[in-house]
Amino acid sequence: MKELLYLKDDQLKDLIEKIFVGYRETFSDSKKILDKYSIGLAHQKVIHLLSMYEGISISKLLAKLKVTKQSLNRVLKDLIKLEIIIFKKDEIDTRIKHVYLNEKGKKIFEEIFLLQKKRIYNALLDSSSEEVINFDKVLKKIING
Amino acid sequence: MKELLYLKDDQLKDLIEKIFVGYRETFSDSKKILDKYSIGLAHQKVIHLLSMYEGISISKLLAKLKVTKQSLNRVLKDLIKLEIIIFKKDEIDTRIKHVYLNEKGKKIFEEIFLLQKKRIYNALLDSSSEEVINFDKVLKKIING
DNA sequence: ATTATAGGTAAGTTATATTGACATATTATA
DNA sequence: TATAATATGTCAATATAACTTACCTATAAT
Repeated sequence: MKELLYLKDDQLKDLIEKIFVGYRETFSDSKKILDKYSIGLAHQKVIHLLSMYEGISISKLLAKLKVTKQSLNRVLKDLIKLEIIIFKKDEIDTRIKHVYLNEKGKKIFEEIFLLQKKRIYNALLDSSSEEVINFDKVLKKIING
Repeated sequence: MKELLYLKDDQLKDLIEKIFVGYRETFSDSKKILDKYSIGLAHQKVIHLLSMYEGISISKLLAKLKVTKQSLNRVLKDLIKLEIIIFKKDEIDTRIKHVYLNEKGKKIFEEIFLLQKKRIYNALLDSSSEEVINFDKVLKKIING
């Protein structure tokens, strides 16, 4: 049987450290823009998801973020104050609230994303198609644990 | 010129979400053990680094964690109370303090790591050598910005 | 002698999240 | 129709991890 070096504890530890650093750096590049609007990491994540999933419901947002209602509501209230999100009731099931970024919200997202994506963009640009595809594949497997 | 689909904004957004989820899941599997010892994520990170870099100095720990001295000191004090770390002065430059996990500390790390590594281990086991190597390569590029 | 480095500490504050309890409106189901 | 389940909101208290500002000692380097 083949020795799989990357399954050894030292390599796993190394990978775990890299996952931590990769996350931290990916979410810190845009800090200046967040400061400009007096928001933080939690707001950035919500804005990011709203940009990806337009009209997402509260409960789906909660499931993606894995935080409590109370936590999410604090953030949403800040975004309402900033006047960058709007709500629309579901036409069939009026209990459901759909959340959207408005025009101002989309602009602020673009400001944040412009800084944030650079790191990822450059890393992918510097990689082959296969490397990128495999990165995505393994990351998916880690997530789906 | 080739169309690089994965350099488009939608794909970059998707990858950023995955980086976030991958990090969160990787650092949440071991929560039960952390609770058992009444410590948190910040402690887990320090213990992880101490396990990787035996005898690391305070300033190098700070550089790796990118937190303030005050933040790190709170965590180290907890680890001292738990009786799982020891310090040794550098023999040449006595200003420098080297930090080590003691035997109890190493055991607690192994408890944490046993749960934490499963997710990564299984993902890598389910991947080809090339996929794993490419995952690591791209992650490195993301980190080195 | 002066400056730089390594580390520590105190007080106050902020960001993000939690638990637990309770409330309302709406929809689904027995 | 009565009851249960779902989607959402809110209050109060607490926890965790971080921050800023400021100041301190000890040691090493210039």
